[in-house]
Amino acid sequence: MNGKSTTTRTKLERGRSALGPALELVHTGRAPTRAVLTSELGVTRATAGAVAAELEALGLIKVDSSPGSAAGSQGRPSHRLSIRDDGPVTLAAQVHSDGFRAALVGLGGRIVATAPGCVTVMADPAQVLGEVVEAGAQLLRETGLRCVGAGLAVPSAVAEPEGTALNPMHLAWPGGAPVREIFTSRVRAAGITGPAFTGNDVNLVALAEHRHGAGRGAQHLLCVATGHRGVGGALVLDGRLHTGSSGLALEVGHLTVNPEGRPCHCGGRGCLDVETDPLAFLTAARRTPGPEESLLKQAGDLLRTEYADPAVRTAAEELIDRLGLGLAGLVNILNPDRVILGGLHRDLLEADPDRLRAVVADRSLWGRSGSVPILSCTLAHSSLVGAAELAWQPVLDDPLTALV
Amino acid sequence: MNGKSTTTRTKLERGRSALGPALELVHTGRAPTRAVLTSELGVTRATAGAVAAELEALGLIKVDSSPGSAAGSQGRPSHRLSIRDDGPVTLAAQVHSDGFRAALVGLGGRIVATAPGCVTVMADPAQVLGEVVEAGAQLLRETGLRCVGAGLAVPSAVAEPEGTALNPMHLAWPGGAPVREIFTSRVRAAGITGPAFTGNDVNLVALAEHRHGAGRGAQHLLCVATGHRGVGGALVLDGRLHTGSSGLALEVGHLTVNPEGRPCHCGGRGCLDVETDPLAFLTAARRTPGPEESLLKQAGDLLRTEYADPAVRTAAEELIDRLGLGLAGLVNILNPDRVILGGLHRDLLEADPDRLRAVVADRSLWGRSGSVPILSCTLAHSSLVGAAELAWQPVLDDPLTALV
DNA sequence: GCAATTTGTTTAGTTGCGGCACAAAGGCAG
DNA sequence: CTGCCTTTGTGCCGCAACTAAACAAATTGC
Repeated sequence: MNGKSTTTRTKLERGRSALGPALELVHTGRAPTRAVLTSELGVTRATAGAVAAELEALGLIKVDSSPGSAAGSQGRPSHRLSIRDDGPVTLAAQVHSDGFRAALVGLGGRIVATAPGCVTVMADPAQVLGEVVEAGAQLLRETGLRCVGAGLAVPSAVAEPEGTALNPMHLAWPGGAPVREIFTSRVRAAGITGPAFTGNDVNLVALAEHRHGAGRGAQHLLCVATGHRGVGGALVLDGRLHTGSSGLALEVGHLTVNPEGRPCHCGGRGCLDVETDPLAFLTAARRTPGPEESLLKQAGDLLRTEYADPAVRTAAEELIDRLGLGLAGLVNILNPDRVILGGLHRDLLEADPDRLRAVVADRSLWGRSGSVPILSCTLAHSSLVGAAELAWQPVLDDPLTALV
Repeated sequence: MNGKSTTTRTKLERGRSALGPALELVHTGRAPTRAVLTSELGVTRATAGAVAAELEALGLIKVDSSPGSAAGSQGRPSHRLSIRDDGPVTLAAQVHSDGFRAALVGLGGRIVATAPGCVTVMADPAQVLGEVVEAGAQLLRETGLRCVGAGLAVPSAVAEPEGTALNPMHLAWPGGAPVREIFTSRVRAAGITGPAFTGNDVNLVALAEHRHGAGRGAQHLLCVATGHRGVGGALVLDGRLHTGSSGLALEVGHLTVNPEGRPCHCGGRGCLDVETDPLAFLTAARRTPGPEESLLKQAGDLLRTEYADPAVRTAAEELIDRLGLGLAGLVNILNPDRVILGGLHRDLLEADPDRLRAVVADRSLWGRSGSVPILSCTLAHSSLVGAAELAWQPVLDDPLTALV
């Protein structure tokens, strides 16, 4: 401690306090014009103008005066706000059992560039993460864009604050692997600037859908999704991921949804995990499951193309009923104002939306909470976009500090 | 709209922005001195001094300079901060199946005066609330204290934003009774100033315990408690009650904890509600249940005095195992950093804490979340204190506005 | 009694933002 | 085309809440 510059600058570093909220409004598409920004922020036009000018000076947004055709209202047309195409990006990475992938993602959730990635995942997390980061670094070199951070989505619960992957069983990775530490060191080694983050994939899907997809505007968003095996959940509260006190919240796979069901490795019977995932569906429909990394596709294709087959239909209805029971339990506990489904659960919803909604309404305690909207996830690469959101968060919280 | 005074005063009305946080720190006992207040608020000594002086000028706190014996540290002793004994109070009211009660509660959760209340609850909510408010108004007349608001705890889920009691079945009240509206109008009719609030009793227990009891300092506090019948839950996140999007969160009574258990009115079997409440305990211990309004006391007494009886012990262990299963499910979903138990669950915890903790650790997914501390509720009249917290909240958020 | 330490107080300066007045840019009616 | 109305953007003033820095006060330890 030199005793001089430690306590100084607290206010200077904070910068204009409305800057972060303003950027978030543009980022999520809720502030198309400066006039809307003014009312959404609850500040005067003068302040909103200054904030927009500052975000423009930072190279994050564009302020287009007189874009020609405005809305039909009278009065002076408002300046339009939009994310700059050539602004900074974040590096987003994703690891699943069917491969890994890297992309550059700009503000607004726009995927600027994607690397082809790999379809096999090695057993050594350091090697996998090294390759995926290198793919992202290559994209950065090709595009010459500025990178302000990196985010990684993994199909495992991530314990906080350590950043270890607790159950990456579908990756053949060792349990408890320090994925955040590995990812961070690989990002540093690749010469990429900015902080690095790691999160559970379903959490990041929920975050992405909340900001840019089917979850926009929800205050209490519950997301439930399958991968190839197992079920994950996530909750976004007031725009922030709720990960619990140690990152393990919304581990919903072991809710009991079938008292007479098959045993689960958790010690119980009939858990959501083993009753509503793609393997459960294929088994119930009496099909031969293919390799693990294609279970989701196999189950989804079966559901979409052979729903007329009685065995398929019966299996689907069975899973829908079980899923509905699980969702009803979660609705009773969390009381969300919107539920979105991904993976096979999304396909089940679309196969028979009325049945699923009826089960949830019937088994959640009161009609009011039973009438919670249940929707499909809509984004194409939501876990990549969600990983990018992690990296964008410091910028959204305080653009001045995050961008130096 | 007169077009003149609508948008003005937004900043003036806000007042000194650190005032609310400072009062909350004193209120919850986390700022015993001005020096601590300075560091907790993260402001300069000058600001903390001004804030403390302003709270003193508002008549809320005392600033005692030189209280004689300070702590052993060297340097100039810091001024002590404390809640004023003769400061304003809130009116707290509570309705349970075994009676209702009114009290005056000061800052810091101190119960200033209590009205004896009544042990029978009539079927007409308007009449009950009228009587309990009148009892509180009488206390106010006797003490001459200033009242800044009123809060009511009811043993029912309270739907938001309507403020209706959805399932006050143990009160013989009609479902959907507009309790907030009735309570507010009775408070107004009694000439009591300030806003009126209504909440679920377990929620308010959790809030009170978080601020003044066993939940202090927890960031993610889960509270589970029984009354005479049924089980309720509550979650306090970052100091605020999580009531979900429509007030119905943490309706935990219908988690499945015994697949072969008795049928529940919800349509399932073996729900937490019917497997771990006082009636379930008395039945399992082969005792004759007394009248509904004494079930909790009967079960608690039995558990504490006759634990040596094999039937009692077996019943207790059965309930502990079921409760542990339910808690494990909640821990998996919510990942709290502390769990507190009330009602019979508290007694069960104290009868065999190791057994309960072992079940939760065993059935929650990872050791880390399994090691969540499970504690007993400690406050004497926590639902009254919690109801008072509701009424204090506007003052804690912005003392200047709330106190005019 | 004197230094060291910690806390309280005063003063000056910075700053984010509201309030206000005015300018700008469109629609609408004649 | 020309006013008039409506809505939005901008410059200027001032306030209020804070920080920073210097000084004063109260205690411990030597």
